[in-house]
Amino acid sequence: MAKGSGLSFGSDPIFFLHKPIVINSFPEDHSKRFAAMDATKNQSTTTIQFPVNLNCAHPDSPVPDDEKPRIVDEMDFFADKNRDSKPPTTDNKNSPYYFNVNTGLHLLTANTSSDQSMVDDGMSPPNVDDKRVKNELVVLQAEIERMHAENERLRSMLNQVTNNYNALQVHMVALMQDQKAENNEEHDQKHSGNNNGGVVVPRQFIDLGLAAKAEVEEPSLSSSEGRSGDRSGSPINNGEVGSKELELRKNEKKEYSSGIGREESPDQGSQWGANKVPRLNPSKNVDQTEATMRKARVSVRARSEAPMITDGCQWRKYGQKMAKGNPCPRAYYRCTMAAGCPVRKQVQRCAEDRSILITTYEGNHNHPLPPAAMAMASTTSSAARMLLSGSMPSADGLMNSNFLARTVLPCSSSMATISASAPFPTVTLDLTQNPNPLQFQRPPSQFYVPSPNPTQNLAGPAAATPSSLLPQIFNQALYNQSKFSGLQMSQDMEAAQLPTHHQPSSQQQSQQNSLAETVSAATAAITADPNFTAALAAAITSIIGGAQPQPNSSTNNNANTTVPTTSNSGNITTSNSNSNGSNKLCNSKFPGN
DNA sequence: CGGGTTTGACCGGCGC
DNA sequence: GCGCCGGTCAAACCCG
Repeated sequence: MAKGSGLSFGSDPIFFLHKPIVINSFPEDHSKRFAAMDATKNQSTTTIQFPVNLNCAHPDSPVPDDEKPRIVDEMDFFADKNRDSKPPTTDNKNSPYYFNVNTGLHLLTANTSSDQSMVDDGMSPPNVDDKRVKNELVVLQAEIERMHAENERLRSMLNQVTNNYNALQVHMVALMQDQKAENNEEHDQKHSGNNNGGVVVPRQFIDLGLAAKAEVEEPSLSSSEGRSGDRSGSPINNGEVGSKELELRKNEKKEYSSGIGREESPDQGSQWGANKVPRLNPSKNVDQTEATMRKARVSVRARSEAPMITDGCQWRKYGQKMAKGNPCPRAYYRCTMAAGCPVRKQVQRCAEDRSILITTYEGNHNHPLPPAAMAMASTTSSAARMLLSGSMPSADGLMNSNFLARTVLPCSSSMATISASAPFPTVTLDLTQNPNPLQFQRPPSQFYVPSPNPTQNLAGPAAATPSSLLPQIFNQALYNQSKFSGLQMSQDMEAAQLPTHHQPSSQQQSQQNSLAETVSAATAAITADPNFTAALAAAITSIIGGAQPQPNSSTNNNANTTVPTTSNSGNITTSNSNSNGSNKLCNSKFPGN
């Protein structure tokens, strides 16, 4: 549920009127109106149309069918004046309610039988007309009552949804705070020996993508460590974990010097630095878990002829190398949407099928994202959480991961392969193939999970769906969407990202978060360009509806499903044993071409 | 001229 | 210790 979003793409559970509402304008020729009503209650002469939608909301809404908001030609005219008034009856015909309400239902009001319309008519005997009018009144009053009741019901539904949302939000915040308190407590205990009671917050373990939020929550720590520019003198460095600080400084020296410095986001610097220092936290499971999370990679295989998939982010290439076993060079990109953003990605064409682009994401953004990018981030972080939850070598880990996969990513359309082994656990979303139940056969050491929910599939950059059509569609949609400023979504995203970060194992929050993000992103993407709306909606529907293989889908590599791009180490490898590890350029234009 | 790309050099981890 | 390899740096270059 988008909250306070500047973009109003209909993600709010506000009821929109689907059908145009026709409101009779006053005054009008009552005689004509009567004639029309006598016939079929058809349109009156003058109308004002309000093409609003009364489409409630969410397809997955738990509201029972009989309570789902129907498409009704109703507008709440009772909100202010008549909320507390009783529905009109024949006994209160003279009430203001009865006189003044214009419901757009061609209602007769009490005065109609007495004045000009009847006077001018003269077509029918007064008695007959009176009877008929009274009958009409009874019918219309009943109608009003029904409408009023329904209006109240809708109002109560809205209240209920709002209350649920608020409760959920409070719950999430509470959980976050608990988690945070736990972490702080653990680290306090951990460093209590020589810390003089100072709170040591492991900034380098800020979870994926939470940097921005973390800075908001811990401004003093962030500023003291990040802005000081001299780590040795920062309050954080109290002499504890000396080796860690040494390592951090060591890594800091290697920091990228072109303005994307760590000083603006020390946690990110540490995040990346810590990737190279996996042994710094030998004891705590939490730390290990977080370290795993830091290293978690999400690899997306997508068919694309483009040099790089459009995922809504801005990237700067900082390197290109020949990787062993692949004649196609691997390009290295870092996110440039914000200074210090730790997100990097590698792009490489598949050695076996060069139409497949393999994009490997690492890290999470520390800045607001446009919806399209948020979708991608949501996908990767969801996958990373999944991966993390299954990273333990135990059967429980596998079970947990699989369970999470099924819950967080309930709708299957393409396949995700998780390689949870160290040092770089990677989840591969294979978006190049059709869904196939047979693919659920699990090879040893790997397990398959349904890929993210439909919108998360969509969140995959280019070829995120089983069909060959949808990739281009959605890619275009994402591209279009990427034109939007993401700033206005920042609040939403921060709110949405909140639960995902300190609590990677919370499947409920993952669901909510992913759902909110992806629904928002997909909705935004859909609405961004009307030209793609129909096709995209159809494609989404097909996915949601069961994701049957598309007859005209692109060639697939179902067989390749068991040959994921990730090895146990998580590095991209292939069966090609050709050794080519030099830095020589294969093709300076782009990887794999 | 600023920002992005190219590309050889460099560094650290890892296996032998 | 050495070489391989992945990842990153940074100067040179390109481009709008």
